[in-house]
Amino acid sequence: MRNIPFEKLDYISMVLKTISHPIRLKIIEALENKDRLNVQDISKYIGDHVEQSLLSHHLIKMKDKGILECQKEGQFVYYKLLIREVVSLLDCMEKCKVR
Amino acid sequence: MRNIPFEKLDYISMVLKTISHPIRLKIIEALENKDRLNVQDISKYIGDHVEQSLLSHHLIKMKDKGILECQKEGQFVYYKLLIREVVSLLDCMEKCKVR
DNA sequence: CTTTTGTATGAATAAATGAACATATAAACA
DNA sequence: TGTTTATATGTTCATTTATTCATACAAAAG
Repeated sequence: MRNIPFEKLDYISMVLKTISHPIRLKIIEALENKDRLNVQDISKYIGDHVEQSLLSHHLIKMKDKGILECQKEGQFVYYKLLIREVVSLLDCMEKCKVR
Repeated sequence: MRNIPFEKLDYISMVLKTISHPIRLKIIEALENKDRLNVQDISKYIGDHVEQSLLSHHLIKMKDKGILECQKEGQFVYYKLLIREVVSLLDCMEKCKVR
């Protein structure tokens, strides 16, 4: 029986909670095999049904929680996946049947 | 590039959201290598700092979302982990550093 | 029957979240 | 300089969430 300490459970649940949203999962999908992407590329990947400011809010939230990192270059802002473990999460979850 | 359909992203984020809580992760930990446990066993595993009704609320929520299943036997209620994939999630996440 | 035990339910509340909208800022360009 | 482009910020609102407390209920025990 593993016995994950509370501090770590808190951290894990924070990460899971932060990515538990369809748009955020899509952001992770967009970034998983790129080094980094700017907001427009992410926006194109996700589709135009997601408002600019909404996407921005999601990106910033994920950045604040340490899932993403961002680098400003001129007028563009590039985002990058910092916690690569979340990609394995997608691998795990992709296997399970939708009920 | 994988392209997980929206319906599946919704499902995955629902599952992640449902388990994104330290107490719920602990419940999963308790159940991962048992066929099933009753509420008292789960309660003992988690510790007595978690109120009876709070634990009950968490268990029922996880049941409603299809993560757990329950079987009533006499005065006891046994819970069982239905979506075993969440155990692999713990495996993935246990590896990442707490920041 | 009455009490105790195990678990669920419901209400109240506080806090967090997500969406939408308007506006701000800074860099690039005309 | 004035305008456009890329992105962030702040506000409001509705919804969801977690916690606590009190109470309900059914099964077992006395």
